[in-house]
Amino acid sequence: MMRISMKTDYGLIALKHMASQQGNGLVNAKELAARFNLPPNLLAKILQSLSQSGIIEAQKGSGGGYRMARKPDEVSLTEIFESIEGPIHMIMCSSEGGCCTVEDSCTIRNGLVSLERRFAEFFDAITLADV
Amino acid sequence: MMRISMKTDYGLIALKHMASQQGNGLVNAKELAARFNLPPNLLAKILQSLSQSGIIEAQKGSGGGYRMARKPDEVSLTEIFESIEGPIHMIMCSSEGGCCTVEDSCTIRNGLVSLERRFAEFFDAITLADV
DNA sequence: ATCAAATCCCACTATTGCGGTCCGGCTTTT
DNA sequence: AAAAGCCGGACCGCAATAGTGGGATTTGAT
Repeated sequence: MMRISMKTDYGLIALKHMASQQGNGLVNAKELAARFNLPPNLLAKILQSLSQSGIIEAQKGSGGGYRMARKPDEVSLTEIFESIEGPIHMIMCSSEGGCCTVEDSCTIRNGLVSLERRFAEFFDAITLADV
Repeated sequence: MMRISMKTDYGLIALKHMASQQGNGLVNAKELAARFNLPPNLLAKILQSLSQSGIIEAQKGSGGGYRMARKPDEVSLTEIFESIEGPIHMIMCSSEGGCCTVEDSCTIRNGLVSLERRFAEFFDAITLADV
């Protein structure tokens, strides 16, 4: 169905909130989950992913939390998606190896690969600030 | 992961083949499946979907098969996707009713709805002939 | 008229991915 | 030392997807 996953949805909500109180405010996961009524454990994992990607940064220990690592207009949707959902691939064939059963008789690969490129450019051009 | 499903993949392969021998050639499902090494029953179902949407037309009975109902440059990717995978919705909230648990506190809906519109325009602009 | 070929339609199974939870370990602050 | 928070993996249930099967119906050919 080609839709954004709920995890990404939650991630965007959290990111928007952090971006709004930009500057210095640390926000911890539990607080964030309570504020928007999101499943706490799940949100925690999402924030960890975003932290690993360098989109947000974590302050460990008591009194810690998360804050934006970059400005909202410096974070593309592609980065957010790939951070939470893994690499974006419209087609399974794009990664070599297994591919599909069609293999060499697959007549549409070339077309899809170029489509995927245009698709990636589409999301690269959109930043968090646009949402 | 935001990927095209295998069914859509198979559908595109079949469509491309039909478009290539455009004009009159009827192609039946079994033959097509054998040629590209696809699961026959599944491909049959996909072709049925495409037929119902008016993208291809079916000739029933002995010696029957499928052929393009329109020219390749008159079929958008959106049509093909929605025919095979159902309505495209990047976000679950877009359809009223259930929505998410966040509901009124959902701060990103507006941004996502407009994103979805741009997304739809992206696929509307691409036709089968482009692939 | 009858038979065979082929589409069509509905129901069924199985596997994968996703939403969500839980727990133990590590780090920092108080 | 203890509490608060992040980190990381293991785990489960449900829903969607991939794929199968059989029967009904339509059509063309003999």
